[in-house]
Amino acid sequence: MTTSSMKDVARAAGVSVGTVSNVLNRPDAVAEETRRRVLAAIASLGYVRNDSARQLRAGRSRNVAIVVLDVSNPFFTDVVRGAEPLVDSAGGVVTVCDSGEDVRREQRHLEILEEQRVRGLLITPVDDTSAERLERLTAHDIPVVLVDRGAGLHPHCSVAVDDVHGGRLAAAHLVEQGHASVAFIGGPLSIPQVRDRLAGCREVCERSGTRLETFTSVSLNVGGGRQAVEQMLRLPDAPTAVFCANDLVALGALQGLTMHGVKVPEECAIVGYDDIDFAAAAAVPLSSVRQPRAQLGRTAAQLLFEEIAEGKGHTHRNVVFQPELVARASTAVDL
Amino acid sequence: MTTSSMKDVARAAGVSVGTVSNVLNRPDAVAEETRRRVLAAIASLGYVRNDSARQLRAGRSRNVAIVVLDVSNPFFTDVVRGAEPLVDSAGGVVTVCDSGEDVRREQRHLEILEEQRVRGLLITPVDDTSAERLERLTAHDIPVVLVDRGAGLHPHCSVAVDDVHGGRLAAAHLVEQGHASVAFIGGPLSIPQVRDRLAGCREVCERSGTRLETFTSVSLNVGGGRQAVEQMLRLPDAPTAVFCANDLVALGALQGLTMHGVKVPEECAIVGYDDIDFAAAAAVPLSSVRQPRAQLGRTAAQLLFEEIAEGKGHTHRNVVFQPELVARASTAVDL
DNA sequence: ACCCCCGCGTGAAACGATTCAATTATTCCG
DNA sequence: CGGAATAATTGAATCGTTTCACGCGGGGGT
Repeated sequence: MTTSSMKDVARAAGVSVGTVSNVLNRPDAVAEETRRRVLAAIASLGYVRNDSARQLRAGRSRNVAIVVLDVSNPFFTDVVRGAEPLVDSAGGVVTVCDSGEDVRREQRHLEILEEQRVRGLLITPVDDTSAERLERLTAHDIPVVLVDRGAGLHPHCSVAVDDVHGGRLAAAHLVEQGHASVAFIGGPLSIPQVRDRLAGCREVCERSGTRLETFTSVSLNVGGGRQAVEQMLRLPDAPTAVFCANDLVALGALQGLTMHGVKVPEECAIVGYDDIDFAAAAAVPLSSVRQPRAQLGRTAAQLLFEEIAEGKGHTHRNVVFQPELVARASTAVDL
Repeated sequence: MTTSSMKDVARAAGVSVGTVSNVLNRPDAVAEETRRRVLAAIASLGYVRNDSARQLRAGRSRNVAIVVLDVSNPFFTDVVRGAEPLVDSAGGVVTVCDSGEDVRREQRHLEILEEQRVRGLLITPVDDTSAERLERLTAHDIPVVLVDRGAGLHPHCSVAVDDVHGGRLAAAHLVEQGHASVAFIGGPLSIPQVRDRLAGCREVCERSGTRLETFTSVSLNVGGGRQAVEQMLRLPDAPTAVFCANDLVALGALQGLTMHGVKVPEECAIVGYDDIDFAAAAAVPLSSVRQPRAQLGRTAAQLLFEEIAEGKGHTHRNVVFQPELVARASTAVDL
């Protein structure tokens, strides 16, 4: 009634458990007639394999986890969707974990995932402090691939987009349109991506003698953007252009500006980052720095499986993609 | 080096495995000094509990799964975020699965989840045919709570929003604004929510003598909406208002109309469904039927834990929320 | 006739934690 | 000071698989 085990199946089919296991795992090692009987027993008992027992024996699970900064950010769901098919066809299952940009939550997830002996881990770390926690996994033979973050000195494969360059693209675009002062909105600065995008932006601003103000948002989402822009508007001479660390923040900034009657792009231009699908559909279609989202996920999964396959003799690879500026109405100087 | 087990810890600390287990699970049953020694051994060996073994013994895992139709739809991520804190504080972990509106993928997930002996399941079923597959889980003592779907005759708790009424609200709003013909865009019709929203819409249209055309989209996303609207525009006298089965479709419809130079709302009004955050931020802010997304998730998790706690003597509850129309520019007749 | 191999099956030993009855050491009380 | 209650620890059984060395009977080759 409740749950039946292999033993029950074996009894019902009049064979040993070893044979039942064989029916499930190497069907051709067992005679036609026997197999039939066993399968019938399985069906009639409603037997379902117990994965815990399997995993215990195997020493590891078939799950691959992906830890993202924010599941409700379409950027990350696109990355996940990029990775899924690969994991899937490798017979794995994807577990999505949301760290919510919070180191403690990230840490908790890592602990649980390690207890679960996941087969591998794709992660966008919250922080630079995540590194040592990740090495612990690596030391325990759980391959880790960094997503949207270069590996630097750390012993992992990684898939990243050149964020410094992305920052440059955004800033250059704004400077080119004649803006004499630019605001950067994003935060917290502990997030590496934010720092890099800012760095690229700063580089261009300094070189071109453009004033740069930075406004730190609490979080990389719509609320954060709205709030930071409020702060900006309190300034006597607010910048005429903002570069936001991601599209959610940009959308929030757009809302904030509109609420205060500031016209976009006429009185204030906006560039976002990620080019999520919603960016193009926004009230004022957003210019944005595009990242190959799905490909990021796909490649990450690929690197993970390579590492799994190659085992000990594996050398880490760090793949870097180049971002691309997509100009839309939110920075259109004419029309 | 690789992975150490309780036995290793026990040896290192000079105690039995039973004691190590006690240190982990009922610390006060073990003497101060011993505990210290064991903890030291754990730390120095880098010991990590093996969850498979735990689960095997316990007979079930501590994971709660949630199966959604589309992870990249913010509606669902909001539902997930609503459920997460509760599961979390109950010591569980959430596994998010994406069925992609596909029965076979859903089925695959269910099989895997059952093998994993998840503690419980929140699911938005793809289809009416999902029902019997779900009863299998219930029969195996895995509580199931239906999300965004009434339970009807099925032996589950459920959390739903009155979709028929939502359909009525949308249609009534459009009719009230004087539209003489309305298009419904959504699909596939095998998805119950789509059918219900259409039913409510149809009811109001018939009562008010409004012409109703329905356009079936392949999928409930932006692409589906864009495509369906193309089809609509080929009609000699296309409707002057569309009601979309969700906001993604509505956003797609908006894009499609704009691309064909149809002005929204002047030449064609749009009402969406879900009121995701992006709806308000769209090129033309979308009128939409709001659902209490986070609360849906929260309540679902609550029901699940009630069922787990009450065990055999549990009676199923079916909670229904009422949707609410949010009118924005996409249906604004004046201004 | 002998041996070996092959195809099918068997049974028991892992895997790593939890649990509980049994054991030993300690303290308390009359 | 004996005996009982209390505290701390042990060891073995158990969960459900997978795996592997081994048995057994029947051909085929020489």
